[in-house]
Amino acid sequence: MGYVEPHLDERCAACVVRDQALCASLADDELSALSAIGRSRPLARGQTLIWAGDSSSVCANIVTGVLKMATATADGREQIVGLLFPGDFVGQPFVEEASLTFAALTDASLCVYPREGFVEVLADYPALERLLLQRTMAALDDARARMLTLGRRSAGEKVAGFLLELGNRLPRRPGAPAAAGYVFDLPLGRAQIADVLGLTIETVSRQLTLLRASGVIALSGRRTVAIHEPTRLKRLAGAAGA
Amino acid sequence: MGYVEPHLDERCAACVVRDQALCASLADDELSALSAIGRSRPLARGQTLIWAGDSSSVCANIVTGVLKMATATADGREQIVGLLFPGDFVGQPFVEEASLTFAALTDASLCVYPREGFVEVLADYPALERLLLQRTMAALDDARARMLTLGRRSAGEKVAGFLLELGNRLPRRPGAPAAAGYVFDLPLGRAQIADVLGLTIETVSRQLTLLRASGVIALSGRRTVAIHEPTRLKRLAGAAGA
DNA sequence: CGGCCCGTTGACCAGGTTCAAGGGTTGTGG
DNA sequence: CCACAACCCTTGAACCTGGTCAACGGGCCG
Repeated sequence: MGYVEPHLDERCAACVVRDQALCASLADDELSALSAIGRSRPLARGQTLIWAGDSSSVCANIVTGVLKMATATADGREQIVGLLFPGDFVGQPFVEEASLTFAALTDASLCVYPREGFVEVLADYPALERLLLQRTMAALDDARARMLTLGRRSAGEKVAGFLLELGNRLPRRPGAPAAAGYVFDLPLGRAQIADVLGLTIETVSRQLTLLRASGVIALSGRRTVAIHEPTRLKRLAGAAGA
Repeated sequence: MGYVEPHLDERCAACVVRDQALCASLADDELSALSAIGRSRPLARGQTLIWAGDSSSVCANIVTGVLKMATATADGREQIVGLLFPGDFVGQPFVEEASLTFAALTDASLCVYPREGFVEVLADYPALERLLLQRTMAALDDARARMLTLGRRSAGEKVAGFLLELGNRLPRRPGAPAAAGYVFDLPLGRAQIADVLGLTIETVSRQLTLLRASGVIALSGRRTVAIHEPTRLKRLAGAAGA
């Protein structure tokens, strides 16, 4: 949108996720096909990239930040069906009308491609398509694991597992003493955690204060979590979350 | 397992799902690469093709019958994460150790490929890989829709939506009067329906008798369902299941 | 025909939701 | 730098959906 790129190869050369994102499947000199149709785009916390129901016109790689994927029932109940981190692929390349809403949970930067152009490039680079297939299958396994959580785990297990999962995928909070265990900042508020786990905001809050009261974790501010007893937390999660 | 094929091309020529399964992406003369490594295999109701935790050594296409995909928690609670119908692809080609159990809900026949061989053929036929990618993405959309159901819908909505979904994918019961509405046989028992929907067997049973009592459906025998008022059923499902 | 399994129904219980009110944090403007 | 307002989170109490435990009945198969 009136955003002018400095120079394409420059952007890729400096890219933080050059070899975590799908781009990792392409040699330096093959990257031009992708970068030719890509534009970098910032996305502020709270902004939506794609609305469910709109024509899904773009795909993207995440460079920095965290996004959510969400659906909702006709009467407005929301379910977050996945979180996306740097290096993850965003969008539904083969779908005309998006079935999911993609929005930023933190300030983020993306590398965005027009959907149709992306599909064409895909056809020209088998390694790219192969990697996307593998990632998609991994995403499917992840979705199915989450179905188990939604359908069969208790509120306590859900929250414990969620904290472990985030702790593994998120960078440690800068400047936290190592002895405090895993310390990180939640990219989601309580309401969004509830939407991930199929609970209400109150239940999430209560489970967190239970965990804090039992000394397994510590909470400071609204968003900072320290996992003091990972072993106990794993037991509470039903040995699921990591 | 000591099972001798009559003649490869013969098998494909007579195949009921020749152009619903992945094979649809291949021309007649390309099929040989797949059929060369494939073996047809019957699977009796209740039999398991792949156990979660075992090395996942095969993939398959379903020719006839219905399979389930399931996971379980460490302490044995089960969640069925998907049903598979004729033409659907079975297995986790890029995974060494299966994370799901695949088992037959009805007598079934499959076309089975060794996992590694299948991956190799995939690399040689771009159209095959492309179609598998599209199917996998569709499966992902399906899984995410089901996450919404598991996380955010009530027992009544779950059961109503489930019946609608089955009604759309299952053949009508042979010899049923058209005036009776959609009539079909459930391929699952109550316990398995409960495992699909994240409920208990008792809740499923109660919801079904509620639907019957209100005249929306009729039940006869243990497995036959007739949908008498599809419109009302859709409203009860939250306009989700079809 | 008889036994077994599966499904149904009932009574009770509990986890989680709902409704409501009361603090803390955060970010903003003076 | 502090004060203030908005928002988010926490906590409490009552309610309700769905789970649990238990007994019964009916269909299906041998």
